[in-house]
Amino acid sequence: MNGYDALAIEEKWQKSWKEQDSYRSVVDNSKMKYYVLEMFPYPSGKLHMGHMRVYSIGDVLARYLRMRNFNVIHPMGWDAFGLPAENAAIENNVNPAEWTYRNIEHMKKQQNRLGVSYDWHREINTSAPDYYRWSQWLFLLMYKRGLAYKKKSDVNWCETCATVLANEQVEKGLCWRCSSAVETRDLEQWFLRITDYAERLLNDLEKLEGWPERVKVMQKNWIGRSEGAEIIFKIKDFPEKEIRTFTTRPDTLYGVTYMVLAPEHPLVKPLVEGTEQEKAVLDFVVKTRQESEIDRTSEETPKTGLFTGRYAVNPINGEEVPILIGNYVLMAYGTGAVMGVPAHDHRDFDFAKKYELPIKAVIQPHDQDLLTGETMLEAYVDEGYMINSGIFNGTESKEGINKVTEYLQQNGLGQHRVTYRIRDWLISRQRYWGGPIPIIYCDHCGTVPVPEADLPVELPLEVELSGNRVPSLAHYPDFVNTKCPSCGGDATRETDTMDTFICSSWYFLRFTSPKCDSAPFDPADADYWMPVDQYIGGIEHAVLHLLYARFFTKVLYDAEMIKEDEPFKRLLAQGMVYKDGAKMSKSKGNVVTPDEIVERYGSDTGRLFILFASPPEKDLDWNDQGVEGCHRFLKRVWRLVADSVEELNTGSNLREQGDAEAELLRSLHAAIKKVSIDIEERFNFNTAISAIMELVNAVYSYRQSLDKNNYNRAILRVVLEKLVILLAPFAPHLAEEAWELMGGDGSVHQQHWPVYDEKMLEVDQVEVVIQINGKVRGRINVPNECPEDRLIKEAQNNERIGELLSGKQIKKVITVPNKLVNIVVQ
RNA sequence: GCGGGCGUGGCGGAACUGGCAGACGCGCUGGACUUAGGAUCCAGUGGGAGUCAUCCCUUGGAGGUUCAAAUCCUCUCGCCCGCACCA
Repeated sequence: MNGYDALAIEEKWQKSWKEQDSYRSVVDNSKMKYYVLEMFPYPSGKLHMGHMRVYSIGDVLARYLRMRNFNVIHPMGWDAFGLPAENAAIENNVNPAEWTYRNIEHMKKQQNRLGVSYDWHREINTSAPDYYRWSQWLFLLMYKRGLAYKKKSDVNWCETCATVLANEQVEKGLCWRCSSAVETRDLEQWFLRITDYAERLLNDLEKLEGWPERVKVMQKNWIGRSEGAEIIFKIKDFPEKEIRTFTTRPDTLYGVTYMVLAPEHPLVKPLVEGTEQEKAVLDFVVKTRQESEIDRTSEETPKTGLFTGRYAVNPINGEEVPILIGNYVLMAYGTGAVMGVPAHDHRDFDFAKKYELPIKAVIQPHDQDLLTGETMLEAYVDEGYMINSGIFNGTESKEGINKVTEYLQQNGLGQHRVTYRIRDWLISRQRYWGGPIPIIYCDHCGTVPVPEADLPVELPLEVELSGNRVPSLAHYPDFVNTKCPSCGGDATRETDTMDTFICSSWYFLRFTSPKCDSAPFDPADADYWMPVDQYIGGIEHAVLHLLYARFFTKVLYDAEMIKEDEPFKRLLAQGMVYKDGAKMSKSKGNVVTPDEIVERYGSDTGRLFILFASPPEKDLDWNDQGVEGCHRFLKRVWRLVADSVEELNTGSNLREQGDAEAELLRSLHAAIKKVSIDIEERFNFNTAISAIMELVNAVYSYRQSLDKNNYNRAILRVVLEKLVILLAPFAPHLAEEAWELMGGDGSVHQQHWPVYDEKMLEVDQVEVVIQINGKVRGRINVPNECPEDRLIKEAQNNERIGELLSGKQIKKVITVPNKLVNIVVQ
C-alpha cells in the first residue's frame, strides 16, 4: 500500500478538474439553481486564513449541492480597485494596474491550490475597463433617477489616505482603512441618495430570515429611524426667521426652557451679527469645529454652550426662551437644533444644571411625589401624565405625543416627522486607482453626464510614480481636457473616482453574465441565477458592503432591471481566525498561512481542520496539534480505503450478512443522515465531520472484529464508497483519489449524494434507562418500541431496582418510549 | 446607557422540540507492534470517595417551575460584539 501523498494527489486532481472544466455552470431550466457566493477578495497578493475559511465553507456547500443535483453557480472575482495598489505602486515603482494584475495571478494560484470548485469562466475584475464601464453606467442610472447629486458640505477627510470617506467608512472617528483620525472639510462632492431608501432598507430587513440577527440589528441601528415631530419656533426680533427643531417627545413641549443650535447651524451667524455676543459666539464655533469627530461625539466630553443673546418663542405657550449654541448638538442629525427640556432629558438636564438654566417639570410619574424643577436630582425620562401643560394637563404622555403633534399640525406650528441617522453615501474619492466618475463640466452646459456610448471613461494607465503618492486624475491634462458631449465646446472631466464599494455593490449580478457587453448584466441570466442563495463573508461588512449592495439592488429593481429587491437570501457571517487567543498578526508572530499548511499537509487537511475546529459563525482558535489530528484522520481514511481495496480484490471468503454487517450499515445510514442535516440545515460542518469520523471508527471496528479474509465484501464496498462520497465536499482531493482507487465511475464529485433509509436506523433492542426520582439507577435492554406496560414491568423486575424499591411506595411512573422509565417514590 | 450574543472537562467543542451531560477531535495514561517511534493499532481518560459488579458532586453563581433542567423562568456575576451627547 502506498502512503497518503497529499501533495501529489492534490496536484493531480486540480489539473484534472481544470482539464475537464468540471465546475462550469450554465443556465439549465430543468434544474433548481443555487447561487453560492463568498465575498470576493481585495487582491492584496496574500491569501490569509480568513480567506481559507470563507472559501472552505463555500466550497463544501457548492460541492454538496451539486451532488444533490442543484445547478450550482460558484463564481470568484476581484475587488481590484483601491488604495493599497497605489501605495504599493509607489513603494515598488510599479504601475497600480500591473501590481494588481500580478497579485491576482498569484492569489488565483493560491485559491486553486485549496481545491475550491470555482467556475473561472465567470471571473471578474472590477478594475478592468469592461467592468468599470458598467459601474459608470450604473452611476449614470442613479444620476438619471435623481439619486446621484453633487453638493458642497462638511465631509469626512482622511489626511493619510488623502481622500474623503463615507460615514459608513468612519469607525469611531477613525478611517476604516488606515485608522487615522478623520477631519471635517467643507468640499463639493458626489453623493448617492441612499436616504431615499432608508425606510425600505429598514423594513425589508424583516424579509431576510436567513440573515443573522446581529447583522440585521447593526443595519437597523445604522439606519437609525426615529419618529417624532418637527416643531417651529419663532425668533424674537427676527420675524422672518424661524428655528425648526426635531423631537421624539413633543409631549414635553411645555417643559422647554431654552433652545440649542449646532455651532454649524446657518442661523448662528445672522443671529449674532453686529451684537456684543458676536465675537464670543464665532470663537466658540471655530473652537468646536476644531474638535475631532471622536471628541465631538463622545459621551464623556463635557457639554459646553454659549448664549447667543437671542430668544426663541415656544409655539405652544408663547414663552420666550434663550437660544444657545452647544457642542453636543450635531448639524447632521435632525434639524441641527434641539429644544431643551431639562426635566425630561438627561443631556438637557446636565446642560441646564451647568449653565443654570431653569428646569420645568411637565411629565409626572404616577407613583411619585409631584416633581418640581427645583427638587429634581436627575431627569425623569419615562412615561407619566402631563402637568404644567395648559389644555393638555392630565393627558398620558404616550397619548400626549400624538395630541401635541396634532395640535401643532392644525395650527401650522409643526408636523409629524421621521428622521434617520443614515446619511447620503459620499462616493467621490480624490484618488487615482478607481473608476472615474463619468461626468463632464462645461462652461455653457454645466454638469453633463458622459453619454452611454462613450463609456467607459478610461483611466490613463501611464501614471507618475515619482512622488510620495500617485497623483489624482486632475494631474493628467489628457484625461481632464475633453469636449462637451452636448455643445462640443471645451470642457473638463470630473477627476474624482468612485468609492470602491460601488464596484462591490453589484458584482454578484455581473457574475450571472460576466461577458455581457450590452448591459451591466443580461436580465435573463440574472433572473435565472439571482438572488444569491447563500452569501458568506466577514461580519466587518455588516453595514458597509451589505447595506450598499441592498441599496443598489433596490434601485435596479425600481428600474425594472431585476425581479428581486434583495440580493442575498441567506447570509453566513463567518467568525475570525485567532491563534493563542489573539488575532493573527505579524507583530504577535502568531501567523499561520494557508501556503504553509498546504505545503506541509495538503489543502484537504487545512480545509478539514478549519471546518472541524468550530462552527462557521464562531471565532476559531488555530491549533497546530488540531491540524495534526485532522491530518491523522485523513491518513486513517486513506489506509482504510487502500487496505480494503487490496482485500476486496484478493479476499476469498465471503461472509454472510450478520449482526456485524447490520451494525455497520446502521452506522453508515446514521452518518448519512447526520452529515446531510448538518450541512444543509445547520451549517454545522464540525459535527458533520465528527459524524464521518464516527463512521470511519465503525468501519475500523468491523474490520477489527473479523478475520481478515472473512469480511462481507459487498457490504464493505458499499460502506466505503458512501463514506468517500460523504467526505468529498470536505476533502475533495483525497475523496477523488480514493474513488478512483476503488474503481468508481467518473468523478466522486459527480456522484449522487447518498440517501439514508430510516428503516436501516432501526434496531431490535434498545437500552432504556431506569431512573428512581430522576436519578439513573439502572439500564435494561428491551425490544424496540416496547409498550409502556411491559417497559414498566421489566424495569421493576430488574434486580437492583427491586432492591432499591423495596419498602418504598411508588407514587408515579413516567415512561419515554425507547428512552427511559422514571419511577417516583415517596 | 441601549441592542445582540456567550459562559459546559486540561483544550477546541457535542447534546434537534426539557429525557443517560461531556459526541468527535486535541492532550494525557497504559498496552500491542517495532532496532526505534514523535508512525500505526487497541484500551482508558469530568471531579471526589470507596468495602472497585458502588455512591456522591458537576454545565459561571443563587433561587424557582417540573417526575425530569446545560436547555424554561427570576435574580446575579463575568466576558465578547455592535451602537452611543441621535434630540
